[in-house]
Amino acid sequence: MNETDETEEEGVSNFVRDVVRGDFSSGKTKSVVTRFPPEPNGYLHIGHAKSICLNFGIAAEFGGRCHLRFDDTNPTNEEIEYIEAIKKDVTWLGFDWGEHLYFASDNFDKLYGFAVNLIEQEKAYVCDLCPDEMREFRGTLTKPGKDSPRRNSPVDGNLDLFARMKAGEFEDGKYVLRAKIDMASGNMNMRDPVLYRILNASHPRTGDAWHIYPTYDFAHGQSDAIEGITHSICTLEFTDHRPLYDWCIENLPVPSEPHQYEFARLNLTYAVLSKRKLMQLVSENLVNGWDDPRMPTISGLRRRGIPPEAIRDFATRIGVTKSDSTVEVELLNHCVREYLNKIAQRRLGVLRPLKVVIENYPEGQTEEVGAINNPENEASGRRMVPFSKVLYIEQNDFMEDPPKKYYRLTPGKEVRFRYAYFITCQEAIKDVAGNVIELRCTYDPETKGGNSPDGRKIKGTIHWVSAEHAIDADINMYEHLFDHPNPGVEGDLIDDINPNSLTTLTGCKLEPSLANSVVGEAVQFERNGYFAVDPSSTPDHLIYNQTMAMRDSWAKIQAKDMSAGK
RNA sequence: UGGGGCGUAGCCAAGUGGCCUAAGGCACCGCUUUUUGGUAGCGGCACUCGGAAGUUCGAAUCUUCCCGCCCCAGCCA
Repeated sequence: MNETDETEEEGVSNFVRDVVRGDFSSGKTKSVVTRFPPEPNGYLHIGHAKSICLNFGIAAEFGGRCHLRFDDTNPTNEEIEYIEAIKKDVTWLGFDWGEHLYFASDNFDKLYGFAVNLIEQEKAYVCDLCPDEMREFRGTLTKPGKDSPRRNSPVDGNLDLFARMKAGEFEDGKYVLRAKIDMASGNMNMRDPVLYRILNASHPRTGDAWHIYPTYDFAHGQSDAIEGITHSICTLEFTDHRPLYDWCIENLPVPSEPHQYEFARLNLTYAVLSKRKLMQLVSENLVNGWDDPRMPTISGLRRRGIPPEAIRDFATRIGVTKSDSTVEVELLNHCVREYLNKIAQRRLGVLRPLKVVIENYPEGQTEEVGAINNPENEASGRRMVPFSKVLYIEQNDFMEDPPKKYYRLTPGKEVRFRYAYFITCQEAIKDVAGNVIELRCTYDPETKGGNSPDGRKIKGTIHWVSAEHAIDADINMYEHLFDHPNPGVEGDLIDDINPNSLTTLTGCKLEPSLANSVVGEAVQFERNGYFAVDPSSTPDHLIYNQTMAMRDSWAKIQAKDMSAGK
């Protein structure tokens, strides 16, 4: 990241930054330590990216550090596959946890000791209420709960039972360790929350060593304390857990005193950002895996060709507050286009080919025309592109009966073939069904390079590819996965899936220089958008994903004319 | 109806009693430049800060009441 970027980011204020700055100036903090704590039960999505950028960003800005900690306290839905995927995603986003990779499971012994300590203080007890009874005893939002019959059982018995829970003497759910706090609290989390439960399950990291596992509430704050986290930043739904977080820290001999701060999670229009729903899309094969380019997962965005720089920029632009918000995808799109415009190499590629024959161009002749690689960056230079008698242009760059203000190819009209010549359409050849299948055109040899010596102005410039030299590719074109801005609000999520979210174009024609493209590298097909080679692509069978279309004001004009009654 | 959080333009979001007759970005609408109908540039887009009272010389910022939205009754995180 360069200096400009840093200043820009520092210019964006947010309340978490203010808190940290305040803690520094008051002397409360000497150094800042944050952490990104995913549970390895799924893939990371752009909402996680917001948290990652915040946590690593705060640490970097104040000269501290940020840990990557896996919150692996529930072995029933956690897998090594997810751990590896998450590490890859965080790294790809551009962040480095250095030596500080941790797992809540690293602390299982200490956590067990803390639990014993709490029992000894008579602040925790083993409870034998079954889930249904527990729910009943907990009371409701408006009615206080009732004490568990075992709430005041003696320390020795609790110690013994807890040890036997650990030893694996009981089946799942038989007993539970609860904190003794306040069954009448208005905050449900304080009504003697469960600290440990019996789970005779194999853990991805600790195997069969444990039969009891700490809950999030018991593991998180203590893990923070053990790691020396100063600012434990989480999302709003944990606000109600903060009193419990603080209660644990106050009542346990922990090595440090972390504090929890909450911010609003990200919501995006036309997308779904919950692991449960993303999991559903994957398991019901509604998409092609977690890294489907239509997915808002980090891996999906990566496969789509969206660069980490754009995601980071997006994260800083949306800000960090406590108010629930839904960001329009257009902002993400803007960040992607803005970045890609600066760095993407320009190429000529025809998505839906229409054959063009230049009648007065010599048979068998090929010439090279010079093309600019990136007008935003002089240093990226030029390349040569072959031009010949038979070419392909975009089907929608020709209209036999054009509307007003259409300045592409049309019978008798002259347009510029980018970097090549002025071309005039003489005739459109149709098949029996009346579809235009070929254009017969002529060129003006005086206009090589795309300018005429007589200075006549040409409004339309279109792109093309030489048929003889073109390479073929399949291109995946994407639309929003959902056609409703808030998928699932009006019923079943599945009903809001956009049936046109993926269209695969085959037989696309690309300029030959694209033959040796690298997976993931962003390219702009002029006038069409940004594209990236899919990981499944091979030299014999090129496959591109459309990352993002260009902004298209012509499409807008047309749409407006349409709705205006034509 | 218990507890907690939040309400500044279509969407994010600055702002923490006077330099606010309210930043910035996205979106949108014009115009200019342009061998990408892209980019870039220029201009427009909240007399008003959920509402109402009040405090004050002065309020989006303080007080009170009201309204609305979100979260919590997993041995998930």
